[in-house]
Amino acid sequence: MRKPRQEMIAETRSKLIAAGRRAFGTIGYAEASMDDFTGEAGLTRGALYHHFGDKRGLLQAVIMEIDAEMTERLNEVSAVAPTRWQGFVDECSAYIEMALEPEIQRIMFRDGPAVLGDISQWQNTPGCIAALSRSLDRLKADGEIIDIDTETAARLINGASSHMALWIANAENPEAVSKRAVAGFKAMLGSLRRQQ
Amino acid sequence: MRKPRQEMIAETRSKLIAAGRRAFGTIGYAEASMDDFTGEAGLTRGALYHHFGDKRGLLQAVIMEIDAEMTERLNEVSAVAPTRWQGFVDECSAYIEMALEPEIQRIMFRDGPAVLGDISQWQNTPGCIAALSRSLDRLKADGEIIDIDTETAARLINGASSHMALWIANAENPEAVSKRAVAGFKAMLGSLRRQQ
DNA sequence: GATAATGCATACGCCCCGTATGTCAATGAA
DNA sequence: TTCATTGACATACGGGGCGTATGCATTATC
Repeated sequence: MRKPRQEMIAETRSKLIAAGRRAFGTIGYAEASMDDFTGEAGLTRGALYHHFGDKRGLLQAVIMEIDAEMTERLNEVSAVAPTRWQGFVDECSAYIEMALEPEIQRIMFRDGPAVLGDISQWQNTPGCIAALSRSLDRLKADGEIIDIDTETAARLINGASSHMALWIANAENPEAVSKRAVAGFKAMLGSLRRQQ
Repeated sequence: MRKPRQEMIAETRSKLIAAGRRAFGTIGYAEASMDDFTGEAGLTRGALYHHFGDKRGLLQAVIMEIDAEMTERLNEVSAVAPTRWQGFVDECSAYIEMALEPEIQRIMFRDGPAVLGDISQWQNTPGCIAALSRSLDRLKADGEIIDIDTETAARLINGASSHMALWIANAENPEAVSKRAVAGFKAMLGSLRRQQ
């Protein structure tokens, strides 16, 4: 036991985040009992209150973790695209696909905003919106898209994507709806492109 | 006292809906104690459970009431517009403005979806989306907009609008953000119009 | 090595919810 | 009219989750 303490503390924090994330992502924030999921992590509510203040504080930490992962994924997608425009479209598609994942949908698009208010303007705009914004900035500098405020456009796309994802995920036949949704979404994206 | 009973019952129902609506719209669904707001209406939780099954049932009733009001308002807006395109743009603007009202924002865009899941595909799509959809159908028939699935477009606009509203409402300086948001939103709408 | 401080668990009380039960008025049939 | 039944609503009870206060052990500080 050479380097405990700091390490043990970090471990406790990450255990709590992982346990909360699993509970929030499956049964949802409101149904998740702090006693239950801290117990599953081998801890108690005492540790949670100590590290995160309350249940909302833990949700915030969970969201920041997921947001970082989403940002990373978006950056990877745009990095491998042959053109910037293609990279942007790929990014948007990836965003919708992520929004279809139950954990992300539940935490980032349902419970998160409901419990914490508008997540998207915490710090200095979270990563995944900033990523879209940056892509739009580059496209605008290249003269590839119409004249539009890029942060606004990023938020429009963000809002549209998440609603598309909700629509698809809750549809009776998700595949059919997905086709319609993605086609319509790409049509909207295409209309942002400068006709050339 | 000639026609009580049915009338008293309806009155109880509407009292509960009004009380719940006020509580949900101000302090929010999760914070609203059923004992409190039924008490303010001169009733008890017994009446609520009898009429609506549970707290979620009441929320559902509240949402249906608000949705009907929103639909009515959208129809009025588009009815008085000089052209169909203008009517559509006005409808979208009205939609954003409604989404800025605290009660609507809280109940329809925050707590509603979080508690009940995707509201927009309950029955046969609620009124306010159907209203947008109808406007788009007419525009498409007139050849005024690009070829796009109208329900998808309505949902895209719906999602974009509500996120714009959230962005504005939670911004540090709502007026400035509102200008950017509305300008960007109209640019997006304009890009849906067939260039003529 | 004594003391302070930190990480975390335990203990307590409150409030809120769901259900089971009770009550009373209105209705309908004899 | 009377009486039984149903429905509208209140009351009563129990459980569970949350927040806070408190306790305890281990580590940092001197």
